[in-house]
Amino acid sequence: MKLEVQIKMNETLFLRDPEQSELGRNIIQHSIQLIQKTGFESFTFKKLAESIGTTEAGIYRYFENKHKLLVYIISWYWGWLEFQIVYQTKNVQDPITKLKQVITLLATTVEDDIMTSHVDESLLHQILIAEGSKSYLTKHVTEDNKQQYFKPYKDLCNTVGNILLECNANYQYPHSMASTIIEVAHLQNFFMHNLPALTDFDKTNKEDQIIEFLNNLVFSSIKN
Amino acid sequence: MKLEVQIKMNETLFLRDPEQSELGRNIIQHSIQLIQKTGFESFTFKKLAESIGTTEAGIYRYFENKHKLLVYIISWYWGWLEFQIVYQTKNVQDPITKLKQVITLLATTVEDDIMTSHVDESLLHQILIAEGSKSYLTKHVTEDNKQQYFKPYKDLCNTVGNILLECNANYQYPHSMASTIIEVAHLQNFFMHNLPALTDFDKTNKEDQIIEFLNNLVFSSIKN
DNA sequence: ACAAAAATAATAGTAATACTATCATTTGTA
DNA sequence: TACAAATGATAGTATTACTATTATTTTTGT
Repeated sequence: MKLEVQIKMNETLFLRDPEQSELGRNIIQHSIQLIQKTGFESFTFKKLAESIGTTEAGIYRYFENKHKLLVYIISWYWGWLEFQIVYQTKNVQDPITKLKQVITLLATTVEDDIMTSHVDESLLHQILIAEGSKSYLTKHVTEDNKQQYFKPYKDLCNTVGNILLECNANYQYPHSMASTIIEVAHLQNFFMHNLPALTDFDKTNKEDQIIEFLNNLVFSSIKN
Repeated sequence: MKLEVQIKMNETLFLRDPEQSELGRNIIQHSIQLIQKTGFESFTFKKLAESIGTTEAGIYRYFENKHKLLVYIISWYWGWLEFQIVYQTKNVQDPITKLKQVITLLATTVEDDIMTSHVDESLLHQILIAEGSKSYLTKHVTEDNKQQYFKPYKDLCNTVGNILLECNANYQYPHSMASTIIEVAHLQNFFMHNLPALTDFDKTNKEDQIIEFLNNLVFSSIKN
Protein backbone atom coordinates (compact mmCIF):
# COMPACT_ATOMS: atom_id res chain seq x y z
CA MET A 1 0.00 0.00 0.00
CA LYS A 2 1.19 3.42 -0.98
CA LEU A 3 0.93 6.10 1.67
CA GLU A 4 0.26 9.68 0.64
CA VAL A 5 0.24 12.65 2.95
CA GLN A 6 -2.57 15.07 2.16
CA ILE A 7 -2.43 18.66 3.34
CA LYS A 8 -5.87 20.16 3.84
CA MET A 9 -6.00 23.39 1.84
CA ASN A 10 -8.16 26.50 2.08
CA GLU A 11 -10.84 26.01 -0.58
CA THR A 12 -11.13 29.68 -1.47
CA LEU A 13 -7.59 29.56 -2.86
CA PHE A 14 -8.60 27.59 -5.95
CA LEU A 15 -11.55 27.27 -8.33
CA ARG A 16 -11.10 23.54 -8.74
CA ASP A 17 -9.14 21.38 -6.30
CA PRO A 18 -5.77 20.63 -7.94
CA GLU A 19 -5.22 17.52 -5.78
CA GLN A 20 -8.22 15.80 -7.36
CA SER A 21 -7.04 15.49 -10.95
CA GLU A 22 -4.01 14.65 -13.01
CA LEU A 23 -4.05 18.10 -14.62
CA GLY A 24 -4.37 19.74 -11.21
CA ARG A 25 -1.39 17.83 -9.81
CA ASN A 26 0.56 18.70 -12.95
CA ILE A 27 -0.21 22.37 -12.38
CA ILE A 28 1.23 22.15 -8.86
CA GLN A 29 4.27 20.13 -9.88
CA HIS A 30 5.18 22.26 -12.89
CA SER A 31 4.45 25.58 -11.24
CA ILE A 32 6.89 24.67 -8.47
CA GLN A 33 9.54 23.85 -11.06
CA LEU A 34 8.87 26.94 -13.16
CA ILE A 35 8.65 29.45 -10.32
CA GLN A 36 11.86 28.08 -8.82
CA LYS A 37 13.62 28.19 -12.15
CA THR A 38 12.49 31.51 -13.57
CA GLY A 39 11.28 33.45 -10.53
CA PHE A 40 7.74 34.53 -9.76
CA GLU A 41 7.87 37.76 -11.78
CA SER A 42 8.51 36.06 -15.10
CA PHE A 43 6.30 33.11 -14.32
CA THR A 44 3.10 33.19 -16.43
CA PHE A 45 0.16 30.84 -16.88
CA LYS A 46 1.01 30.66 -20.57
CA LYS A 47 4.50 29.32 -19.88
CA LEU A 48 3.08 26.95 -17.27
CA ALA A 49 0.50 25.66 -19.76
CA GLU A 50 3.20 25.08 -22.36
CA SER A 51 5.40 23.18 -19.91
CA ILE A 52 2.46 20.93 -18.96
CA GLY A 53 1.15 20.59 -22.51
CA THR A 54 -2.19 22.16 -21.87
CA THR A 55 -3.66 25.60 -22.54
CA GLU A 56 -3.74 28.82 -20.57
CA ALA A 57 -7.51 28.56 -20.18
CA GLY A 58 -6.98 25.16 -18.61
CA ILE A 59 -4.93 26.65 -15.79
CA TYR A 60 -7.48 29.41 -15.21
CA ARG A 61 -10.06 26.73 -14.43
CA TYR A 62 -7.98 25.83 -11.37
CA PHE A 63 -6.57 29.14 -10.22
CA GLU A 64 -7.90 32.67 -10.62
CA ASN A 65 -4.44 34.16 -10.99
CA LYS A 66 -0.78 33.47 -10.37
CA HIS A 67 -0.77 35.13 -6.98
CA LYS A 68 -3.35 32.69 -5.62
CA LEU A 69 -1.31 29.82 -7.02
CA LEU A 70 1.76 31.16 -5.21
CA VAL A 71 -0.20 31.48 -1.97
CA TYR A 72 -1.47 27.94 -2.52
CA ILE A 73 1.93 26.31 -2.85
CA ILE A 74 3.38 28.39 -0.01
CA SER A 75 0.46 27.48 2.27
CA TRP A 76 0.97 23.89 1.30
CA TYR A 77 4.61 24.14 2.39
CA TRP A 78 3.71 25.64 5.80
CA GLY A 79 1.19 22.87 6.33
CA TRP A 80 3.72 20.24 5.38
CA LEU A 81 6.41 21.83 7.61
CA GLU A 82 4.06 21.93 10.57
CA PHE A 83 3.35 18.24 10.05
CA GLN A 84 7.09 17.53 9.93
CA ILE A 85 7.68 19.46 13.15
CA VAL A 86 4.87 17.77 15.05
CA TYR A 87 5.79 14.34 13.70
CA GLN A 88 9.53 14.57 14.20
CA THR A 89 9.42 16.05 17.72
CA LYS A 90 6.45 14.14 19.12
CA ASN A 91 8.55 11.96 21.45
CA VAL A 92 10.96 14.69 22.53
CA GLN A 93 10.34 15.65 26.15
CA ASP A 94 12.94 18.33 26.74
CA PRO A 95 11.68 21.63 25.29
CA ILE A 96 15.21 22.92 24.69
CA THR A 97 16.03 19.87 22.57
CA LYS A 98 12.70 20.25 20.82
CA LEU A 99 13.31 23.91 20.03
CA LYS A 100 16.75 23.12 18.64
CA GLN A 101 15.26 20.48 16.39
CA VAL A 102 12.59 22.89 15.21
CA ILE A 103 15.15 25.58 14.39
CA THR A 104 17.10 23.02 12.39
CA LEU A 105 13.96 21.97 10.52
CA LEU A 106 13.07 25.59 9.76
CA ALA A 107 16.54 26.47 8.51
CA THR A 108 17.55 23.34 6.61
CA THR A 109 16.95 22.67 2.95
CA VAL A 110 14.75 19.65 3.02
CA GLU A 111 15.02 16.62 0.81
CA ASP A 112 12.18 15.66 -1.47
CA ASP A 113 9.55 13.88 0.62
CA ILE A 114 8.49 10.69 -1.19
CA MET A 115 5.19 10.75 0.69
CA THR A 116 4.06 13.62 -1.56
CA SER A 117 4.60 12.45 -5.09
CA HIS A 118 3.74 15.61 -7.04
CA VAL A 119 5.50 18.10 -4.73
CA ASP A 120 9.26 18.52 -4.66
CA GLU A 121 9.84 19.97 -1.21
CA SER A 122 13.44 20.97 -1.88
CA LEU A 123 12.34 23.18 -4.80
CA LEU A 124 9.49 24.48 -2.69
CA HIS A 125 11.95 25.42 0.05
CA GLN A 126 13.91 27.43 -2.53
CA ILE A 127 10.70 29.18 -3.55
CA LEU A 128 9.96 30.02 0.07
CA ILE A 129 13.35 31.63 0.45
CA ALA A 130 13.15 33.72 -2.70
CA GLU A 131 9.41 34.37 -3.10
CA GLY A 132 7.80 33.60 0.25
CA SER A 133 7.41 37.17 1.41
CA LYS A 134 5.74 38.16 -1.87
CA SER A 135 2.73 36.13 -0.79
CA TYR A 136 1.88 38.73 1.85
CA LEU A 137 3.73 41.89 0.73
CA THR A 138 0.78 43.12 -1.31
CA LYS A 139 -1.81 45.87 -1.07
CA HIS A 140 -4.53 43.20 -0.70
CA VAL A 141 -2.95 41.48 2.32
CA THR A 142 -5.87 42.45 4.56
CA GLU A 143 -8.50 40.86 2.31
CA ASP A 144 -6.27 37.83 1.79
CA ASN A 145 -5.92 37.56 5.55
CA LYS A 146 -9.70 37.69 5.99
CA GLN A 147 -9.92 34.76 3.56
CA GLN A 148 -7.59 32.89 5.93
CA TYR A 149 -4.85 32.57 3.31
CA PHE A 150 -2.15 32.89 5.97
CA LYS A 151 -3.65 30.49 8.50
CA PRO A 152 -1.03 27.76 7.91
CA TYR A 153 1.75 30.28 8.53
CA LYS A 154 0.05 31.58 11.66
CA ASP A 155 -0.53 28.04 12.90
CA LEU A 156 3.13 27.25 12.42
CA CYS A 157 4.15 30.41 14.30
CA ASN A 158 1.81 29.41 17.08
CA THR A 159 3.30 25.94 17.28
CA VAL A 160 6.82 27.37 17.42
CA GLY A 161 5.67 30.05 19.88
CA ASN A 162 4.29 27.38 22.19
CA ILE A 163 7.59 25.54 22.21
CA LEU A 164 9.29 28.85 23.11
CA LEU A 165 6.87 29.17 26.03
CA GLU A 166 7.64 25.58 27.09
CA CYS A 167 11.27 26.71 27.38
CA ASN A 168 10.37 29.85 29.29
CA ALA A 169 6.76 30.40 30.30
CA ASN A 170 7.49 34.07 30.99
CA TYR A 171 8.94 34.86 27.59
CA GLN A 172 7.25 38.00 26.29
CA TYR A 173 7.53 37.62 22.53
CA PRO A 174 6.59 34.08 21.46
CA HIS A 175 4.84 35.07 18.22
CA SER A 176 7.31 37.72 17.14
CA MET A 177 10.21 35.43 17.92
CA ALA A 178 8.59 32.57 16.00
CA SER A 179 7.99 34.70 12.90
CA THR A 180 11.47 36.18 13.28
CA ILE A 181 13.13 32.74 13.36
CA ILE A 182 11.28 31.63 10.23
CA GLU A 183 11.88 34.80 8.27
CA VAL A 184 15.50 35.21 9.33
CA ALA A 185 16.23 31.57 8.47
CA HIS A 186 15.09 32.30 4.92
CA LEU A 187 16.60 35.77 4.63
CA GLN A 188 20.03 34.77 5.85
CA ASN A 189 19.94 31.81 3.50
CA PHE A 190 19.14 34.11 0.58
CA PHE A 191 21.83 36.59 1.61
CA MET A 192 24.43 33.85 2.12
CA HIS A 193 23.92 32.68 -1.46
CA ASN A 194 23.26 35.99 -3.20
CA LEU A 195 24.46 38.94 -1.11
CA PRO A 196 27.13 37.38 1.12
CA ALA A 197 28.36 40.76 2.42
CA LEU A 198 25.14 40.91 4.44
CA THR A 199 26.07 37.78 6.39
CA ASP A 200 29.01 36.17 8.21
CA PHE A 201 28.38 32.79 6.64
CA ASP A 202 30.08 30.68 4.04
CA LYS A 203 27.76 28.73 1.78
CA THR A 204 30.16 25.76 1.72
CA ASN A 205 28.99 25.09 5.29
CA LYS A 206 25.42 24.76 4.05
CA GLU A 207 22.90 25.98 6.66
CA ASP A 208 25.01 24.99 9.69
CA GLN A 209 26.15 28.51 10.53
CA ILE A 210 22.66 29.93 10.05
CA ILE A 211 21.40 27.35 12.56
CA GLU A 212 24.15 28.33 15.02
CA PHE A 213 23.28 32.00 14.57
CA LEU A 214 19.58 31.33 15.16
CA ASN A 215 20.30 29.15 18.19
CA ASN A 216 22.45 31.90 19.67
CA LEU A 217 19.75 34.48 18.92
CA VAL A 218 16.86 32.48 20.32
CA PHE A 219 18.42 30.88 23.38
CA SER A 220 20.18 33.97 24.64
CA SER A 221 16.98 35.96 24.21
CA ILE A 222 14.58 33.55 25.94
CA LYS A 223 16.97 32.86 28.82
CA ASN A 224 17.24 36.54 29.47
CA MET B 1 20.76 80.15 2.45
CA LYS B 2 18.82 76.94 1.85
CA LEU B 3 20.65 73.76 2.77
CA GLU B 4 19.98 70.61 0.78
CA VAL B 5 21.37 67.19 1.56
CA GLN B 6 22.47 65.32 -1.54
CA ILE B 7 22.84 61.56 -1.51
CA LYS B 8 25.38 60.33 -4.03
CA MET B 9 23.70 57.73 -6.21
CA ASN B 10 25.02 54.88 -8.33
CA GLU B 11 25.00 56.26 -11.89
CA THR B 12 24.18 52.96 -13.55
CA LEU B 13 20.75 53.04 -11.87
CA PHE B 14 19.47 55.79 -14.13
CA LEU B 15 19.78 56.96 -17.73
CA ARG B 16 19.56 60.63 -16.79
CA ASP B 17 20.20 61.93 -13.29
CA PRO B 18 16.80 62.71 -11.76
CA GLU B 19 18.32 65.13 -9.22
CA GLN B 20 19.41 67.46 -12.02
CA SER B 21 16.05 68.53 -13.44
CA GLU B 22 12.59 69.49 -12.38
CA LEU B 23 11.08 66.56 -14.27
CA GLY B 24 13.57 64.19 -12.66
CA ARG B 25 12.75 65.41 -9.16
CA ASN B 26 9.05 65.10 -10.00
CA ILE B 27 9.60 61.51 -11.04
CA ILE B 28 11.17 60.73 -7.66
CA GLN B 29 8.59 62.61 -5.67
CA HIS B 30 5.55 61.21 -7.46
CA SER B 31 6.89 57.66 -7.71
CA ILE B 32 7.32 57.61 -3.92
CA GLN B 33 3.72 58.76 -3.51
CA LEU B 34 2.33 56.35 -6.10
CA ILE B 35 4.27 53.28 -4.99
CA GLN B 36 3.31 53.89 -1.39
CA LYS B 37 -0.31 54.41 -2.30
CA THR B 38 -0.92 51.65 -4.83
CA GLY B 39 1.88 49.16 -4.18
CA PHE B 40 4.76 48.32 -6.48
CA GLU B 41 2.89 45.67 -8.49
CA SER B 42 0.22 48.02 -9.77
CA PHE B 43 2.61 50.94 -10.15
CA THR B 44 3.27 51.69 -13.84
CA PHE B 45 5.19 54.36 -15.71
CA LYS B 46 1.98 55.31 -17.45
CA LYS B 47 0.23 56.11 -14.17
CA LEU B 48 3.34 57.89 -12.96
CA ALA B 49 3.46 60.00 -16.13
CA GLU B 50 -0.21 60.92 -15.74
CA SER B 51 0.27 61.95 -12.11
CA ILE B 52 3.19 64.19 -13.09
CA GLY B 53 1.58 65.52 -16.26
CA THR B 54 4.20 64.17 -18.63
CA THR B 55 4.34 61.15 -20.93
CA GLU B 56 5.45 57.57 -20.46
CA ALA B 57 8.34 58.09 -22.84
CA GLY B 58 9.47 60.96 -20.65
CA ILE B 59 9.91 58.65 -17.67
CA TYR B 60 11.79 56.12 -19.78
CA ARG B 61 14.41 58.77 -20.53
CA TYR B 62 15.29 58.71 -16.82
CA PHE B 63 14.79 55.08 -15.82
CA GLU B 64 15.04 51.92 -17.88
CA ASN B 65 12.24 50.21 -15.96
CA LYS B 66 10.27 50.38 -12.77
CA HIS B 67 12.54 47.94 -10.95
CA LYS B 68 15.53 50.25 -11.35
CA LEU B 69 13.43 53.14 -10.12
CA LEU B 70 12.49 51.10 -7.04
CA VAL B 71 16.14 50.22 -6.42
CA TYR B 72 16.99 53.90 -6.85
CA ILE B 73 14.58 55.20 -4.22
CA ILE B 74 15.44 52.37 -1.83
CA SER B 75 19.17 53.00 -2.23
CA TRP B 76 18.49 56.66 -1.63
CA TYR B 77 16.76 55.78 1.63
CA TRP B 78 19.67 53.59 2.81
CA GLY B 79 22.08 56.41 2.03
CA TRP B 80 19.94 58.92 3.86
CA LEU B 81 19.53 56.57 6.87
CA GLU B 82 23.26 56.02 7.08
CA PHE B 83 23.76 59.77 7.10
CA GLN B 84 21.17 60.09 9.89
CA ILE B 85 22.91 57.41 11.95
CA VAL B 86 26.37 58.86 11.57
CA TYR B 87 25.13 62.39 12.16
CA GLN B 88 22.90 61.68 15.15
CA THR B 89 25.35 59.41 16.98
CA LYS B 90 28.58 61.24 16.22
CA ASN B 91 29.07 62.55 19.77
CA VAL B 92 27.91 59.42 21.56
CA GLN B 93 30.85 57.69 23.23
CA ASP B 94 29.21 54.70 24.87
CA PRO B 95 28.69 51.99 22.23
CA ILE B 96 25.69 50.52 24.08
CA THR B 97 23.91 53.88 24.00
CA LYS B 98 24.90 54.29 20.37
CA LEU B 99 23.53 50.87 19.44
CA LYS B 100 20.25 51.60 21.18
CA GLN B 101 19.92 54.86 19.28
CA VAL B 102 20.66 53.09 16.02
CA ILE B 103 18.03 50.41 16.69
CA THR B 104 15.51 53.17 17.41
CA LEU B 105 16.42 54.95 14.17
CA LEU B 106 16.11 51.74 12.17
CA ALA B 107 12.74 50.82 13.65
CA THR B 108 11.03 54.19 13.87
CA THR B 109 8.84 55.78 11.25
CA VAL B 110 10.71 58.90 10.41
CA GLU B 111 9.27 62.31 9.87
CA ASP B 112 9.69 64.09 6.58
CA ASP B 113 13.17 65.60 6.46
CA ILE B 114 12.94 69.20 5.29
CA MET B 115 16.56 69.04 4.11
CA THR B 116 15.40 66.93 1.16
CA SER B 117 12.60 68.83 -0.49
CA HIS B 118 11.46 66.36 -3.12
CA VAL B 119 11.66 63.21 -0.95
CA ASP B 120 9.09 62.41 1.72
CA GLU B 121 11.01 60.12 4.05
CA SER B 122 7.95 58.93 5.97
CA LEU B 123 6.37 57.62 2.76
CA LEU B 124 9.72 56.16 1.78
CA HIS B 125 9.91 54.35 5.09
CA GLN B 126 6.50 52.80 4.36
CA ILE B 127 7.80 51.69 0.97
CA LEU B 128 10.85 50.11 2.59
CA ILE B 129 8.60 48.10 4.90
CA ALA B 130 6.25 46.86 2.21
CA GLU B 131 8.45 46.72 -0.91
CA GLY B 132 12.06 46.80 0.29
CA SER B 133 12.78 43.12 -0.07
CA LYS B 134 11.45 43.14 -3.64
CA SER B 135 14.52 45.14 -4.64
CA TYR B 136 16.74 42.09 -4.16
CA LEU B 137 14.32 39.12 -4.30
CA THR B 138 14.75 38.73 -8.04
CA LYS B 139 16.39 36.28 -10.41
CA HIS B 140 18.81 39.03 -11.47
CA VAL B 141 20.08 39.83 -7.98
CA THR B 142 23.60 38.64 -8.85
CA GLU B 143 23.95 40.99 -11.84
CA ASP B 144 22.36 43.82 -9.85
CA ASN B 145 24.85 43.14 -7.09
CA LYS B 146 27.74 43.30 -9.58
CA GLN B 147 26.47 46.73 -10.61
CA GLN B 148 26.75 47.74 -6.93
CA TYR B 149 23.03 48.40 -6.59
CA PHE B 150 23.06 47.18 -3.00
CA LYS B 151 26.15 49.03 -1.85
CA PRO B 152 24.23 51.54 0.29
CA TYR B 153 22.50 48.68 2.10
CA LYS B 154 25.78 46.85 2.60
CA ASP B 155 27.45 50.02 3.83
CA LEU B 156 24.68 50.54 6.35
CA CYS B 157 25.00 46.93 7.55
CA ASN B 158 28.72 47.47 7.92
CA THR B 159 28.21 50.61 9.95
CA VAL B 160 25.74 48.84 12.23
CA GLY B 161 28.01 45.79 12.38
CA ASN B 162 30.92 47.94 13.52
CA ILE B 163 28.84 49.38 16.34
CA LEU B 164 27.98 45.81 17.37
CA LEU B 165 31.71 45.05 17.44
CA GLU B 166 32.34 48.16 19.54
CA CYS B 167 29.94 46.65 22.08
CA ASN B 168 31.59 43.26 21.94
CA ALA B 169 34.76 42.85 19.89
CA ASN B 170 34.37 39.07 19.97
CA TYR B 171 30.84 38.97 18.61
CA GLN B 172 30.76 36.42 15.79
CA TYR B 173 27.88 37.65 13.64
CA PRO B 174 28.12 41.42 13.11
CA HIS B 175 26.88 41.42 9.51
CA SER B 176 24.14 38.86 9.96
CA MET B 177 22.95 40.60 13.10
CA ALA B 178 22.96 43.98 11.35
CA SER B 179 20.92 42.72 8.40
CA THR B 180 18.65 40.85 10.81
CA ILE B 181 17.93 43.98 12.87
CA ILE B 182 17.06 45.98 9.77
CA GLU B 183 14.91 43.33 8.16
CA VAL B 184 13.15 42.31 11.37
CA ALA B 185 12.41 45.94 12.21
CA HIS B 186 10.55 46.21 8.89
CA LEU B 187 8.94 42.77 8.98
CA GLN B 188 7.57 43.08 12.49
CA ASN B 189 6.26 46.51 11.59
CA PHE B 190 4.45 45.07 8.56
CA PHE B 191 3.10 42.15 10.59
CA MET B 192 1.97 44.38 13.44
CA HIS B 193 -0.14 46.43 11.02
CA ASN B 194 -1.29 43.72 8.64
CA LEU B 195 -0.90 40.26 10.15
CA PRO B 196 -0.95 40.95 13.89
CA ALA B 197 -1.20 37.25 14.82
CA LEU B 198 2.44 36.96 13.79
CA THR B 199 3.54 39.42 16.47
CA ASP B 200 3.01 40.23 20.15
CA PHE B 201 2.64 43.92 19.48
CA ASP B 202 -0.18 46.40 19.51
CA LYS B 203 -0.02 49.08 16.84
CA THR B 204 -1.41 51.68 19.23
CA ASN B 205 2.03 51.59 20.88
CA LYS B 206 3.63 52.60 17.57
CA GLU B 207 7.09 51.07 17.16
CA ASP B 208 7.95 51.08 20.88
CA GLN B 209 7.41 47.36 21.42
CA ILE B 210 9.31 46.49 18.25
CA ILE B 211 12.23 48.51 19.59
CA GLU B 212 12.04 46.68 22.95
CA PHE B 213 11.92 43.33 21.16
CA LEU B 214 14.95 44.24 19.04
CA ASN B 215 16.88 45.54 22.04
CA ASN B 216 16.19 42.31 23.90
CA LEU B 217 17.22 40.27 20.85
CA VAL B 218 20.41 42.17 20.16
CA PHE B 219 21.72 42.83 23.65
CA SER B 220 21.10 39.37 25.02
CA SER B 221 22.78 37.89 21.96
CA ILE B 222 25.91 40.05 21.93
CA LYS B 223 26.41 39.77 25.69
CA ASN B 224 26.32 36.03 25.46
C1' DA C 1 -23.12 -0.46 -22.03
C1' DC C 2 -24.86 4.00 -22.67
C1' DA C 3 -26.49 8.66 -21.84
C1' DA C 4 -25.62 12.66 -19.30
C1' DA C 5 -22.51 15.45 -17.03
C1' DA C 6 -18.11 17.13 -16.26
C1' DA C 7 -13.57 18.21 -17.63
C1' DT C 8 -10.42 19.48 -21.11
C1' DA C 9 -8.65 21.27 -25.57
C1' DA C 10 -8.59 24.58 -29.22
C1' DT C 11 -9.19 28.95 -30.61
C1' DA C 12 -10.18 33.74 -30.48
C1' DG C 13 -10.41 38.06 -28.52
C1' DT C 14 -9.61 42.29 -25.23
C1' DA C 15 -7.53 45.67 -22.22
C1' DA C 16 -3.44 46.72 -20.02
C1' DT C 17 1.60 46.55 -19.58
C1' DA C 18 6.23 47.32 -20.81
C1' DC C 19 8.48 48.95 -23.66
C1' DT C 20 10.77 51.46 -28.53
C1' DA C 21 10.74 54.88 -32.20
C1' DT C 22 9.94 59.22 -34.47
C1' DC C 23 9.48 63.89 -34.94
C1' DA C 24 8.05 68.49 -33.50
C1' DT C 25 8.60 71.96 -29.98
C1' DT C 26 10.49 74.21 -26.13
C1' DT C 27 14.29 75.52 -23.14
C1' DG C 28 18.93 76.40 -21.62
C1' DT C 29 23.45 78.12 -22.73
C1' DA C 30 28.02 79.31 -25.50
C1' DT D 1 21.19 84.12 -31.85
C1' DA D 2 22.18 79.61 -32.91
C1' DC D 3 22.73 75.18 -31.41
C1' DA D 4 22.19 71.32 -28.55
C1' DA D 5 19.69 69.18 -25.19
C1' DA D 6 15.47 68.13 -23.06
C1' DT D 7 10.69 67.53 -23.40
C1' DG D 8 6.10 66.60 -25.47
C1' DA D 9 3.05 64.30 -28.60
C1' DT D 10 1.97 60.44 -30.96
C1' DA D 11 2.28 55.87 -32.69
C1' DG D 12 3.40 51.21 -32.63
C1' DT D 13 4.78 46.25 -30.91
C1' DA D 14 5.11 42.09 -28.17
C1' DT D 15 3.64 40.19 -24.04
C1' DT D 16 0.61 39.61 -20.10
C1' DA D 17 -3.53 38.66 -17.81
C1' DC D 18 -7.28 37.56 -18.44
C1' DT D 19 -12.61 36.04 -20.60
C1' DA D 20 -15.56 33.67 -23.86
C1' DT D 21 -17.07 30.11 -27.04
C1' DT D 22 -17.40 25.80 -28.95
C1' DA D 23 -15.79 21.15 -29.83
C1' DT D 24 -14.03 16.99 -28.00
C1' DT D 25 -12.83 13.74 -24.62
C1' DT D 26 -13.33 11.50 -20.13
C1' DT D 27 -15.88 10.23 -16.15
C1' DT D 28 -19.69 8.42 -13.80
C1' DG D 29 -24.35 6.93 -12.53
C1' DT D 30 -27.75 3.56 -13.78
